[in-house]
Formats: sequence, structure tokens, C-alpha cells
Amino acid sequence: MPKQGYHHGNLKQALVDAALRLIEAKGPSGFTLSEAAKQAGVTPAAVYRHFAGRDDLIAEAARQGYVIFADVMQDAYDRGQPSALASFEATGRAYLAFARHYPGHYIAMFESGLSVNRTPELALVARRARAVIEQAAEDLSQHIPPDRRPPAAMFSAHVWAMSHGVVELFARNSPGTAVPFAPEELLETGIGIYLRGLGLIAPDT
Amino acid sequence: MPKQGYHHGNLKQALVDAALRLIEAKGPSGFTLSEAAKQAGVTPAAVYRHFAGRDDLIAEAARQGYVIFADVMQDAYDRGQPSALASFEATGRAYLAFARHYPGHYIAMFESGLSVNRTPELALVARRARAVIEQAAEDLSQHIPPDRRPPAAMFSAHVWAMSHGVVELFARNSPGTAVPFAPEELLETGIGIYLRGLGLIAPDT
DNA sequence: TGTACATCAGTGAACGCGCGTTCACTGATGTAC
DNA sequence: TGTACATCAGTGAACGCGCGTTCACTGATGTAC
Repeated sequence: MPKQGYHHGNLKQALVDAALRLIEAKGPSGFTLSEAAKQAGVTPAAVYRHFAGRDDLIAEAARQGYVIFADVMQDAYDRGQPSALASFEATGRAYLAFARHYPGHYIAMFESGLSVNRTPELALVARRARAVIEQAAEDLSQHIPPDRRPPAAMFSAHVWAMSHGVVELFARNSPGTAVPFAPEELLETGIGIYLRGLGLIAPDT
Repeated sequence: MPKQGYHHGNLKQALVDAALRLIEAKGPSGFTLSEAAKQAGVTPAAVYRHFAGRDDLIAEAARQGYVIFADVMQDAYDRGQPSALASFEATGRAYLAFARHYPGHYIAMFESGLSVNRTPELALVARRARAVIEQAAEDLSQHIPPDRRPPAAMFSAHVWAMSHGVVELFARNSPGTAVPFAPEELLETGIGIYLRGLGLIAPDT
């Protein structure tokens, strides 16, 4: 590790961490390069030793988020195996857990207006995350009679949409909507009803 | 109408319209008071004749959005009557249609970080919009056996979350996720499966 | 072990910019007589 | 109809601010001899 014991030690990661903290606290537009540099105890100009500029810093934060996200999803999937249903439900829960535990990353990834196609590297890791969700959906779809089986990509999209919606509307305080349900409970019941609609779990459980 | 034929005629609304256009084009943080004034053909200082400041302008744009939103939802509900199911499905479709036809309003309402409790007036009209959705859910819940009937507020939250998720993830181009389904189709099928899960529509339709 | 040198992470000053906001003003419109 | 006046929507100049970015520099670290 050649970057040990230099002037700062590990400024690059310190900047990413500061950026994540700022994004979490003040939203994607509240983040500024200067403030991140300040929090890392460094001059704004120092940032340019490690990043091409402001957008590049956000992109790196998002990239790290996608890596964690993909790992977390994969882990949930694996732990649900060999049951397709358990894997599928676990990925749904993991989605929400990720949003709660890594709000800075989540915002950088999904609310910063950042395009996933910004760099090939970013696109790649985002694709890996999506692949896990779609694999879980694909596995599960095998349990539906082929003639009335919706495309796996479709119901992975449904679950993703509901998860994302729950996060945006109810796991943040933004629109001031105080619904008397915990986000976890909402997502759990929502996906439960949805899966029942697919005939994948018993109708009177 | 005393504000007709003045210097500008109807600057206040012109500013709101400009703000909506900017928000739609460049996101909630891309909007600036100065640019909105410029687009309305007016000096930035003129804005202060009609608004307390930048945030007040956004709040007014959001307020107008909630008014339209509530009207549109109410309309959909009414046209679905007397069928509880038709009303419910219509409000779901209306949600997506609103997001598509009034993207500026939608963003100002749900993505600008604006709190609905900013002013009593805003809170009031937002509550009216929510009341329609919850009424539709309440009607529908009457058709579920009471002993296994989930709270109406819960499944209105489910449908709202899925609608919002579809809008955010698939009705915009942001995350570069090119799913081979139209947002309308995704929402339609998603809600269909969900309602089947509630036992509200036949399992093999 | 000690000295000379190369590297390069971080500095500090400066830049041009657009922002939101203020202020005294101006001049078109509406109103009183 | 015509004149004097009041109103007040919009002007234009100015402000202080923080932003992202640049540049020549400095000085701590690592390396060659």
C-alpha cells in the first residue's frame, strides 16, 4: 500500500466519506466540493490530486455504493438459497436495509441525477447489482405455470419499484407524510400481497 | 381582475410557469430565481413583488401542483364510481398520468425536498390529495372479509409506493435503466397482481 | 549511516461566475376632482 | 374631457457570498548513491 503515511494518509477515501456525510445530511445539491475538502481538513485544491472535479467525486461515492449494494444483495440471495422464495424476499428486505444503513450512498446512487452510464466502471457494477435482483426473480418465476408466467424482468421491476417507493415516501421524512406504519412493515406486507397475487404463496397465510 | 394590463400583466403566474419549466428541464437544484425572472422577461428584483424569495416561489409551484393533483385524482375516482375497484384502479393510473403530464409540478412536489408542512395552505391541499387515495382504498377494503382486511391506509400506501417507484425509476431516464416495459404497463400489471393478492380480482383473469 | 536529489500530495492566493437579496428610483396605470 | 396626484409593479445598480477551478509554489516523504 504505497499511499500509507503520506501527508494525509488516505485523502481520497476521506473525501469520499466526507462527501457521503454531506449528501446524507444536506441532500445531493447540498454537497459541495469545498465543504467536503474542509471536512477532510484539506484545501479545495487538494481534491484535484484525486478527482477530476466535483462530479467525479460524487460518481466515486456512487460507485462504492453500488459495490456495497451488489454485495449486500448477493449475500441476501445466497442466504435465502436454495429456496427461491426465501431468496427473493431476502433481497427485498436487503434493499430497504441498504437504504437505511447507507443513506449517503443511496442518495448518491438514486437521487443525485447521476447517470449510471457515466463511466464504464460504474455501469458495470450497477449491472451486477441488478443482475442479482433479476436472478432472484428468474428463479422464482420457475414456480409459476409457464402459460401465465409474467417475464421475470417485469416482476423484479415491480418489487424494485415498490421498494424504492417505500424508501422515498416513507423511510425519509421529506414529504411530511406520517403514515402509521414502519417502512419495513409496509414493504414486507406489500411484497407479501404481491407474491400472493402471483400465486406463489398460499392465499390464506 | 385588478392585475390585468399592468406592466407585465400577470407576472406572478409567469414566474411560476418559468420555474416549472426550469425544474422540469434541469431538476430541482437547477432552478434559480434569477433564471426564472429572466425567462419571464423581468429583473430578479421584480420577483420580490410577488414572492418572499426563492423558496416561496417553489412552494407556490408545488401548491399549484397539489391542487391539480387532487383534482385529477378526484376526477379519476368519480369516473370509476360506483365501482370501488374501478375507482381504485383509475386513481393509480391518474397518478402516473399526472407525473407524466406535469413533470415540473411533480418534481416540485416530491423531489425538491420541500416539506408539505411548510405552510398551512400547502399542508391542506396535500391532505386533500391524499384523502382521495385513501377514500378509494377504504371503499375497496369493504370488499375484503373483515377478519383478514389490512388497514386501508396500508394498501393505499402500497399502491402509492409502487406508483412513485415506477415514476422515479422507469418514467424518467435518470438511472439509465432501460427496462423493456412502458411505465404504464408496469404499473398496470403491478397493481393488477397486487389486487389479485388481496383477493379482489379473480385469480385467473 | 549520511547526504543530494526527485517525487508529488497538499498549499494559498487568485480568478470569474452566478447566486439571492437590498435599495432608492422611475414611470406606467388608475383615480379624484 | 382634462389635469393633478397617488399607487405600486418593475428597474438597475450594488452587495457579499460561496462556488468550482487554475496555478505556481512548498515541503514532507521516499530513493539513489
